[in-house]
Amino acid sequence: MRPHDHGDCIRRVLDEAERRAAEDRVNFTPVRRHALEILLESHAAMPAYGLLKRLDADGFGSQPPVAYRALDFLIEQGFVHKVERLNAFVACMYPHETHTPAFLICRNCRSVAETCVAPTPAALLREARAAGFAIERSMMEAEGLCRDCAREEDAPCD
Amino acid sequence: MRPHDHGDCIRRVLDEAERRAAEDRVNFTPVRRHALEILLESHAAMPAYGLLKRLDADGFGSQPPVAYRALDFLIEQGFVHKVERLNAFVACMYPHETHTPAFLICRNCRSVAETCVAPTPAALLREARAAGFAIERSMMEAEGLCRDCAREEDAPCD
DNA sequence: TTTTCATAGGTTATACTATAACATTCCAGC
DNA sequence: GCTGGAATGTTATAGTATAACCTATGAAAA
Repeated sequence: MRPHDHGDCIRRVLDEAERRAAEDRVNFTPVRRHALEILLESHAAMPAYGLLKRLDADGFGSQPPVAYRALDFLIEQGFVHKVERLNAFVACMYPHETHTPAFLICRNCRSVAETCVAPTPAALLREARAAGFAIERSMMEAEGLCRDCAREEDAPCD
Repeated sequence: MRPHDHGDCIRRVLDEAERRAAEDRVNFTPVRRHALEILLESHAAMPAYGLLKRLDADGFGSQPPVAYRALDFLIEQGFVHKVERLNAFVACMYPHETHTPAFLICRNCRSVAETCVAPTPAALLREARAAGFAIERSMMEAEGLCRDCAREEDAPCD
C-alpha cells in the first residue's frame, strides 16, 4: 500500500456512499454506516466475525446476522466487496463507478489493494460469448507479495 | 456446457494426470485418484463435504481431513481448482498446461465452465507492476447464465 | 384514522466449511 | 534392523454463513 492520507480516503468514500444512498433512496441506517466505517479503517480485509465483534463492542448486537445483513446491504450497494480468497471483506475504493473488482492480495500481511481494471477483461468476454454464457458479474483476485513485504523478504536479516 | 463425449473427457484428463504424477514422482494414491475420478464425473463444482460423502461411501473414510488432504494434493498438482465463489471444487480441464483458471459459473445450474485465457490479464499485470506487487497466482470468476439456462429463462412457459 | 404492507432489526438455532493436533502405518534407504 | 519421511487414521475444534421466526417502525392505501 502506498503512503496516503487515510483520513481523506475514509471521508471521500463515506461521503460518496452517503450521496449515492440518498440518490438511490436506500436506507443507510446506523448499523450499515458503522459497518462501512469499520471496514474503512484499514485496507486489510476483515472477516465477517471480526466485523461482528467490532459492531458488538459498539452496541449494535452480537449475533451473526447483524454483520451479514450489514454486509449484504453494503455489497449490494457496491460499497463493499467480498474477497473470496480470504472469506473477508473490504470497503470499495471506487464507489463512484460500477466496476469489476480486481484485488492484489498480499499473502504475507493480508493487505488488499483494489485496482482499477476494465469491467471484464476482453479475453474472458470473448470466451463467454463463444460459450453462449451471459456474464452478470465477474471478479479477479491475485495473490502475491506487496511492495513492503517483498522488501522484507529481501532483507538479509530476515 | 456444450454437448461432448464425457467419457473421453474423463479418460483424457485422468491419463494426463497419471502421466504427470509419474513424471513428477508424486504419489498418486488410491484415495487421491478416486477423488479426482469423482470430481471428473460432472462439470459442476462439488463441495468438499460432497466429495467426502462419496469417498466415504466408497470406503475411504468419513472424516473431513480425508477429503481436504486429497483436495490439497490435487490442487497442488494442478489437477483440481477451487471455485472460490462457491467454496467448491472442479477437476481441471487443462491439466497439461500451467494457467490461471477462469470460470464461468452458472447461477442457475451451478455448472462451471473452465475457459482458457492468458495466464494473467495484461491490465492486471500492469496495475500490479505499478503498485510494486509481485503476482504469484491469480484467478478470475464470472457469474451469470449458461447457454442452457438462458434458454429456459426465455421460455414462455417458465 | 385504521389498516396494510414492506423494510429493518432482534434472536435462536443450525448448517456448512476448514484446520489443528496427535497417533499410526508403511515403505525407502542407510 | 533402524530411521525418517510421507500418507493416512482419528478426535476435536475453529471459522463461515444462513434459516426461520418474531418484533418494531413507518409510509402508503383504504
